[in-house]
Amino acid sequence: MSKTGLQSLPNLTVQQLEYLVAATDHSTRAAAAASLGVTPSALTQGLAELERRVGLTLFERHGRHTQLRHQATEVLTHARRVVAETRDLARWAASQRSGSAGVVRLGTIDAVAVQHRAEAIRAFHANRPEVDLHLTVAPSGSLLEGLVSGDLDLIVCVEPVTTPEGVVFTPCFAEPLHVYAPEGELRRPPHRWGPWVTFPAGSHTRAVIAAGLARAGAPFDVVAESNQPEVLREMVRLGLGWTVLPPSTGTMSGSGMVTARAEPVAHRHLVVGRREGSPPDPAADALAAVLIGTGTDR
Amino acid sequence: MSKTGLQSLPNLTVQQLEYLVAATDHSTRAAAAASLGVTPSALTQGLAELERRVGLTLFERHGRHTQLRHQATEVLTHARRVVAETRDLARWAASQRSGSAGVVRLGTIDAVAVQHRAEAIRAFHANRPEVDLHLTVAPSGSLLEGLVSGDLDLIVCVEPVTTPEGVVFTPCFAEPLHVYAPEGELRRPPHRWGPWVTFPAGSHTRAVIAAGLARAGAPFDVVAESNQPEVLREMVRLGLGWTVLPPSTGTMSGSGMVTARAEPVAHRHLVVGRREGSPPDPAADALAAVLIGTGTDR
DNA sequence: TTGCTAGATTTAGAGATACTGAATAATCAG
DNA sequence: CTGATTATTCAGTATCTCTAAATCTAGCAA
Repeated sequence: MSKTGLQSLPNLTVQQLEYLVAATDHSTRAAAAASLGVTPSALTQGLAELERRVGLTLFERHGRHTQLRHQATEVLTHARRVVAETRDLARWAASQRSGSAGVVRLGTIDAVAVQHRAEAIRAFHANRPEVDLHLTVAPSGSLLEGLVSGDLDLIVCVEPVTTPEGVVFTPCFAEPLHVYAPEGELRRPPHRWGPWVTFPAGSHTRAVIAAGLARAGAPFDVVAESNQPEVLREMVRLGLGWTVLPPSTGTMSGSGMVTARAEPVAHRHLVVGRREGSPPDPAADALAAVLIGTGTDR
Repeated sequence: MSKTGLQSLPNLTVQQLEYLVAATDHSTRAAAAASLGVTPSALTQGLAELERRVGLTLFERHGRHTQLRHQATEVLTHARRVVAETRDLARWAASQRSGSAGVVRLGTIDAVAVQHRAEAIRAFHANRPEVDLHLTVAPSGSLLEGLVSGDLDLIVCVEPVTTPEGVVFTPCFAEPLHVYAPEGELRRPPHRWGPWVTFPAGSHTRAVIAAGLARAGAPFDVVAESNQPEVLREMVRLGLGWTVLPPSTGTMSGSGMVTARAEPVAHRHLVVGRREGSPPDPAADALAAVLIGTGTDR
């Protein structure tokens, strides 16, 4: 709730506190003013304003040189502390601005993190040790949710059929999807393909697959589901059904399944997603460039 | 004129940091603005100015309610710290202003601290535990030096013949000075008094004594000196010579010396001294009032 | 769709604030 | 006493920051 303003705080400025520190660190005010790049007049007026706001007389004039009042030491230590903290903050902000530091929360689907962009991510991590990189691997739908909710700054996912509000996508690359049948199954025309083991309902890749199979004239009856390509592959080997997968996921490494056709039945489009109108974030920008392939980091 | 800000600190104001804290502590900006007693417009503009000065975007607009960016937590903790420290400083300054706290460096001659104003000083110390009272006991000359040099805030000393520059005196009380002779010495007319043991050259009291003896027609040849009345008393008892002392310093307690005459030969005037044009210092003012006798502490 | 409401922002102008440069005052050395 | 150095005051301008009113936006209801 509201804290009843006893009396509002004095509106001290960092500059005034800097004046105080400089005035005590130099023997003359002219020197202090010069060190700050202002005229002695500005220093005098600024210190007078500081005294007015604190409500205490801080200086005592002994002839030509004014000296700190005994009371002022308390104010001085406050000033030194705030000035130092502000300097730290300014440095931190500068590093944030330049992208040499910061936090980037990246989300990708498994294939991107493990296969396609593993090297890019590793290189970014190595080249920018000051950037705190958080990586989340999840299905495209979860990534999108995380992006719009603010839990993620940057995602690489499968392009959905409808672009959700508040998100902008940049194309990254396209990945072919091939039809795989259990070993020993005969070549058949598409209308006799299946049944299928594939990604769960809601999966972006599954939507792409469904569209591709429909285009090819194949039915799409699903008998088993999993988000993990490895699990789907095993199911095919066990003869549970057919599947559609990108060739990258080690599908051809072992035996147990064969491609039903040489040409891919569809392509899934991998995209980099950002929040629309998100303020500039140099670290995230750099990572996005690397992921898209336009940026050579460092 | 370009605000070059080259390496110069961002001129953050306490008010802007307050805005940031209030904006994060309230769900809507309208509420935050109300809690600060300003219009929402002022809050918006102030926060925009803060972002500009820090050089980072701190807020992200999600529809109607803006929320803190992940990066802003660092700035927020800075803001909370500075606001809290400034609040502490303001409280401290208020107590300084009211005189309920502070440091007072008091200097007095021995008789004042031990005799005449011992109770007043003790009561002040007891009634104002928050006031840090430093007491220095020294001869009047040293006290004056300490006052003008700024080492002391307030002194009680013997009024000098010439008031030094930059000091203002307030009469406190007058103390009679009596002539004491070694026991057994016969009553004599003043022109045969002495020889004398008294305060060292430069002592204010000695100047008063010298003037008083001259007025009485007595010679003033000094054979021994000490700043300590007790030492002078002992010297008289040993028969080294005569002395002039206030009766307060226990002169009559033991035997060994007698008053040469009933009437005092002079009076020394005790005064309270302050630096001229010194800024208001409530704690010192209160102590001065107590010492003069016009102020009943509390 | 349309309009309505509440919150947030933008805009315009008044008042406060902070700076520069010139004039003034005060101090110290010779 | 004079001159040099330093600090302050003063006047004028530029900037900043506020209020009030207008505008914009999102959420909501008809």
